[in-house]
Parts: sequence; structure tokens; C-alpha cells
Amino acid sequence: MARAAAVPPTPRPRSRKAAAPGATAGTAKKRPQANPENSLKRMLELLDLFTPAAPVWSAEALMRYTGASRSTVYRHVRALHEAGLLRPVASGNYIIGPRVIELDRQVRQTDPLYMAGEAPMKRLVSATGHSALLCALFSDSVMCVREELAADRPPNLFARGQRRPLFTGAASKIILPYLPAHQLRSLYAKHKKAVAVAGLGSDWSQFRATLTQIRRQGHLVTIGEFNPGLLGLSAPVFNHAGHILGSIGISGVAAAFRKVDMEALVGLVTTAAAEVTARIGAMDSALDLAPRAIG
Amino acid sequence: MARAAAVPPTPRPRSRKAAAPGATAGTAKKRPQANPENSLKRMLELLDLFTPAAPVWSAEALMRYTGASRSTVYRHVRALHEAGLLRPVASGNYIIGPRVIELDRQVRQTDPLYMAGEAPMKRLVSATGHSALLCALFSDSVMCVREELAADRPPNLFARGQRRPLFTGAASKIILPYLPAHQLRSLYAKHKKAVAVAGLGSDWSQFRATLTQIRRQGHLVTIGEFNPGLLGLSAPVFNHAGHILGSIGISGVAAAFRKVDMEALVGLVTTAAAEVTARIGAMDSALDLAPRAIG
DNA sequence: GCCAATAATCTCAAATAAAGGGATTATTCA
DNA sequence: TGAATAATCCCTTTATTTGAGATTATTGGC
Repeated sequence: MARAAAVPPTPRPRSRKAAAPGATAGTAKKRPQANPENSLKRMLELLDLFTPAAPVWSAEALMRYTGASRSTVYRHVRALHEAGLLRPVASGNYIIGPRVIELDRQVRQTDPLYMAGEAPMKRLVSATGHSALLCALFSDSVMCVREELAADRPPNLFARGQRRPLFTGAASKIILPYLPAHQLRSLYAKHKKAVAVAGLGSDWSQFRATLTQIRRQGHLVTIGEFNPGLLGLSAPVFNHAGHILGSIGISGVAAAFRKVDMEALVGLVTTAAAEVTARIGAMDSALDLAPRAIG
Repeated sequence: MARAAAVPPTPRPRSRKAAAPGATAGTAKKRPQANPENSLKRMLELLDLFTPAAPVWSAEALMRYTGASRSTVYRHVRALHEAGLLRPVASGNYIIGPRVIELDRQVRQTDPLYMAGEAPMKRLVSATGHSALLCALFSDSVMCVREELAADRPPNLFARGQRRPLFTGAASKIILPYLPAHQLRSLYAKHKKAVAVAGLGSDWSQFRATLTQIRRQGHLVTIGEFNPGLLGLSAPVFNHAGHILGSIGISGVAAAFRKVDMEALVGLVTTAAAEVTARIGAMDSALDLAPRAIG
């Protein structure tokens, strides 16, 4: 497991100290420029530095990387530590803390989408013999929020807690045609290239045409878009108001899917999707996931 | 699922507005007293309001409950939302967000204690036929961080993400005798009553004597201290430096444990504990869980 | 597709609390 | 016990949070 210091998960533009371009440094040393962002955000951004690739950070490393002072880093780290979100390990290092485990349990006990998925997913697994995945739209990406594994699952399935781009794989692609137009337009502007690479169209009208076709089908099958040889079959899940929330589907080794069975599998998956949608719609309206949240 | 507003999970003393005692109110209305706590802490404390009993909070309810202004609450909520820690649901309500699921996955992939537990726990389950639990000390309580369930598990086992007081149940009690003296003393001062109720002694010297005896045994069996009819058998887990980290054990319906088997089970559990300790000791020293963190 | 109701953001002055730098105090390990 | 390292404290300067109300989005009902 890699120690953090040297290899930050993603380059960080802002740096209070280091920002000054060499020549003019020296005099304008302290507080080079007022930072309009708030300290809450800065503190929470520390959490984002703890990634699977760099799960261990020392206070020193955080100082170097963020450019904040010793006092500031220790203050932020202490706040996160007191909240249980960070956990000190040996010699001044920190990792993600146990409060996360507790919060995750709460998600499993109370999240409407997660709960609505339980019964339909279990039925899906026993009816199809394949593993079921429940995915949710999450800020320009798709996150797997629940998995019900079949006996013969392959080892590299899309797993709970993983995120994927919105343009690759059945679980993602089936969501696109149901996004509100304005969101789709801004997504396309941001990810034009990814859309083309994903084979969804090389210009806006092609993209729209592809999505219309997907929408007409109501489900989607992809093979090997993430893991070679894995097949995914997904259908969309909506909230009470008919807004897209995510998708439900099955996945497994492509060779294990017989062509003649596909039609039946499509029926089972779309039925499961309808069930999840219905179960969410039947919940306390305060829990109905808000479309406002998306994007 | 209960909407939050009315029933806060735990009464909150501080309230900027409401604090002023009726009579003298009116004039000293705004900012009755400077609040020495920092805003980072205040923001993170919002997270603690989201409990299984009250998983849904509206901005209005947060305002009423914390006494903070509309602007402040919305600012804090927005920061938490942008970090993915909160998720908006219908009509101005919020629940715990999906980032937690992602962070939990990271814990499962990188946490030293969690990872060290895998193999020994699986061996324990197959050797004993009972479910295995791995627990960690977490600020005056014990949290279950990993569970490996046996086929015949009862439904109400101590589960991943749950916390319990430090004085009840085998998984907790076995930790006590290994705590550093100063911490034990402060714990006793704080929880004198709980210690007595738990049958650990009605004064300090009795308490110490009980702990010494537990330590001499090196393991602990309890029956029905949390869930009637459930038996727990636990042994302590240490870090490289020999400081206590938590415990590992098995649990199940008491009737399923035959008295003649207990000696063998004790051996298997203490062996598993030694294995976890060894595996943690063998890790990159930066990951060795720091005793400084505890308490 | 319009309008009322509600949610969320913005504006701005006042004042609190964050930031730095350096010294100081814990803790750890030899 | 003592050197080395980690974490906190102190204190002044400012930047930033805060609160109250107005304003602007967004939603849901006709």
C-alpha cells in the first residue's frame, strides 16, 4: 500500500504559498491572495485526497500538498478526526476513519433507493442466475450502490462504492436518454470527446438520435466496455415524479449468456426496474429522491 | 421511516438564539454569546444529526434545531452536499449522501485492521461453524468493523457499523484490561455506574481486580448481555507496539455452543486473535494503528 | 404552460473566528 | 532518561463567517 506524500491522487491547482511564480516571490510571501473559497470546503477537500491509491497521508504531506500552514492543517485534521472521518495511524499518518463505516450502515438502513432495490434484486438473481447491480446517478458519474451476487460471479464486477463515467457500460448508458435536456446539453459540452469514444455519436444530433433509440428500447446490453468479456444488461429506475434516478441490471461473463435467453432476461430486468420504481414511489414522499439533486 | 423535525436524536445544549432566558431576552437578541467552537466543528456536527431514528432533515428543521440562521445552515448543507456527504431528497429534505458508500469501500480496501481480519476470520468461521466479528476501539465505544457470517447466523448479531458501550458484551469487555492505566482511570470516572451495572465491580479496586482476572484468562465469554440468548467469545487484538486495538471473536445462539466444545473454541479464537495481531505487525509501519489515536 | 408556494441563493455590514509563524508541550522510541 | 518527532498553544493580523432580509430559482398545482 502506497504512502501518500509523493503521489497525490490528482494535481491540485490552488496553493497559497507555492502559487507565487519564482521571480516575484520572496516579498509577497504571506497570504499571496485572498482565497474566496470557504474553509469548510477546504477542509472537506482534504477527504478527497485519501484515495485507494494514496490512502495514507501525514500532516506534513498534507501541508506540502495543500500549501496550508501547519496550524491550519492540524486544525482541519483535528476537526475531521473528532468527527471520526479520519483516523490517526502510526507516526503522524492518517487514514479514513471508522465513522464512515457507521454512516455506511445508516445508508444501508435508510437510503430509499438502496432499500427499494432489495427484493427486486434478490428475485432477479434467483430468476436469472446472474448477479444484480443497482446504480445511482451521482454528479456526472454513476455509482454502484448495491450488489446482489450470484454464485458464479466473476471477480471484477462493478462493485458497491465504485464510480464510473456516465458514457460507458450498460448501467450508465441506459440513464442518459432520460436526463433532462438542459443537463444533457451541458454534459455533452463537457464530455464531447467521451461521447464520441463511447460510440454514442460524433455530434449533437447523432448523440440525440442514439439516445432516442436507446429510450425506445427501454433497456441496454453492453459487452466488455469495462471489463473484457463481461456483459451488462440494464434498465432505468425513476422516482415518483418520473425523473431518472439510476439503473438496475444484471452482469456476468458474456459467455454465460445464451442468445436465446436474452429476451426473457430483458423482461426480467425491465420488470425489476419497474418494481424498484414502484417501491420508491410508494415511500414517504419526503424520501422521494429529488431531481434537483442531480447534476 | 420517521421525518426528523420533531424528534432530534439527542438534545443539543447550544443554541445561539434560543439560549437567552425569557426575561432578559428582547434586547440581547443577536449573538447572545460568542461561540468559542469553530465553524468546521459545527458543520460536521450536522452529520451527527442524521441517525437511523431520524435519517431525514429539512433545512428548516436544521435551522430550528441548531439555532443557526438560514444562510448558515444552507451554506453548511451546501458544503456537505458538494462533498457528497449529504444528498437532497424531495421537498427540501436531506439524507446521508453516496460519498459515504465510496469511502466505505475505501475502508474495506485499505484499512489495516479490516484487511488483517479477513483470512483469520474466514478460517474461524469454517473451523467453528459460528459467525466471526472483528471490533475496534472507537472513542469510548467499540465498533464492529467486519463480520463473516456463518450459515446459521441469528438475525440480531452485532453488525458492521454498529457501536456498543465499552462495558457490555465479550467484544467490549475483553478490551478493557489492556487499556493504559490513565485511560482506564478516566473511563472509570466517567462511567462508574455503567461499570457497576455491567458487573465489573462497584469500586475502583474491584474493577481493577476484575480486569486483572480477565487479562489472566486472555479471552472472555458472555451470554445475553445485549441480545437475549446470544453468546459471545472474544480475544484481544494488538498493534505492533503491543497496544490494544480491538477484539476478534465468534457469536451465535448460546444453545448452539456445547459445553464440551468450549475449550477448543477458546483455542481457535485466541489463535485467530494472535494471527490478526501478527498480520497487522507485518504491515508497513506507517499503517500500524497508533495508540495515540485511542480514547 | 402559467402562477402560487416553497426552496435556495445572494447582498452587505458587523464581528467572529480562521490563518500563520513560532514557541511549547506531549509522545514516542532508542 | 533524553533526543526526535508529533501535536497543540499563543497571539496578531485579516480574511471570512455570520445573520437578516431581499432576490432569485425551482417546484407543484390548475
